[in-house]
Amino acid sequence: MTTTRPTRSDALRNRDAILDAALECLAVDPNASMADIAKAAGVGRVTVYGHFSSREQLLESVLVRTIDRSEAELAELDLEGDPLAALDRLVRRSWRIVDTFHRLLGAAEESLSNDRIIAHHAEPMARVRALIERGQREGVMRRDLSAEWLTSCFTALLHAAAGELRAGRLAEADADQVVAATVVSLLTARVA
Amino acid sequence: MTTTRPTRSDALRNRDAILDAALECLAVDPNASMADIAKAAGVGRVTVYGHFSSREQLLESVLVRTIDRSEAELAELDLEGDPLAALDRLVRRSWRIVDTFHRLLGAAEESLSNDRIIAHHAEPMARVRALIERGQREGVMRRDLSAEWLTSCFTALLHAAAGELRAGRLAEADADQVVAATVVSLLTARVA
DNA sequence: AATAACCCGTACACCAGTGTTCGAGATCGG
DNA sequence: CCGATCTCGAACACTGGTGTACGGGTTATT
Repeated sequence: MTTTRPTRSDALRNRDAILDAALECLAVDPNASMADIAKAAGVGRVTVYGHFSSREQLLESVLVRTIDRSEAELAELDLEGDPLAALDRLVRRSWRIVDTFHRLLGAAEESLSNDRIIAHHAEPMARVRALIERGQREGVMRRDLSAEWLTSCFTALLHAAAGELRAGRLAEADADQVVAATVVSLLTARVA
Repeated sequence: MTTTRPTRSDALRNRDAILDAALECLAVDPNASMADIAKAAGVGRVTVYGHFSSREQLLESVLVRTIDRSEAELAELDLEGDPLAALDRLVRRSWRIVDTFHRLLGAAEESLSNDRIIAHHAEPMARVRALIERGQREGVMRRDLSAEWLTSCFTALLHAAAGELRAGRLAEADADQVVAATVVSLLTARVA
């Protein structure tokens, strides 16, 4: 009884399938039920509760996994050097994941006690804002609007792009280029 | 029995109070319950059902009233002449109401059978898009991005402004100026 | 002042989602 | 192949929201 068997492989596979399904379902409909998620994962509803004790904990697990992935994705990103080039890299690399994370957060909204999640929501935004402030100081980004507001515009445009992509009004191939061009041009615009 | 009394005045007042409360509640929380709305209106829950046979119909009534108000607000607006000046006028006049309407729509989402609502959702967007296309033709607005995408950016920025205002990160006094400047500069930006 | 219209609270039936329990059966791992 | 682990469906209690019914009390209108 001192030694315990390792978790069975099919259980691990199911756990992953549930997380995948949850991510997909919640991105479409923030109120997707446990039954919906279970069905999408090809698993019985009870099995879901076998892996996650509650809806809230499932949400949290999905969020944590998404955070981990996004950190891995962004870790290697270099934000030094020319602020505009850095912004371009940042946008292209992060706009999709930022949007899915945002949608997940919207789904969680009324629960959310995990500090790590809250922290890792604010942190990337702070990074963007710092980059914008640097761009302003170095004179390559506009100063007539506050860095705070410009940061908000930044995210708004990312989400708009993701929405247009989902709606099929923006072609997959163009998306990166379009969103980057839009954001950069907004931040460098000179008032007439 | 042929002549019927006119609706009592207090009933009309209550009906209005309910619509006001619904608008306010749903703007904050799209899932606000009938009980929440009734309480906010200072009225019993049953009274609400006396005026609106179902939640869905209440939603619809709120939407219709909002549409009427926004039409009245925008009717006198002149979109002719210099496209940039017209855009500036349009933004300043409409961004608040566009946002509340959008939030109401989000609350309704799963119901919505009324054609008039759907129509009056698409129509203002079409007007914006037409204005942008004219601006592009006349050479005062950028052509490197599609009018469709720029329209989407337009709305995204309006909603961002409304959100920042709600969050207290944007001062009431600055808001009009900021959102107009942002939108206009994005649409007139020249690619480097 | 009379009366119809309205408000209110309580109570109820109903539905959908959550989370739990149970036992039978499938499946992985040693 | 044996056993522990996992899955599954059905059933259940519980919660919160919706919509309805009723009866006593209030208020506007005539």
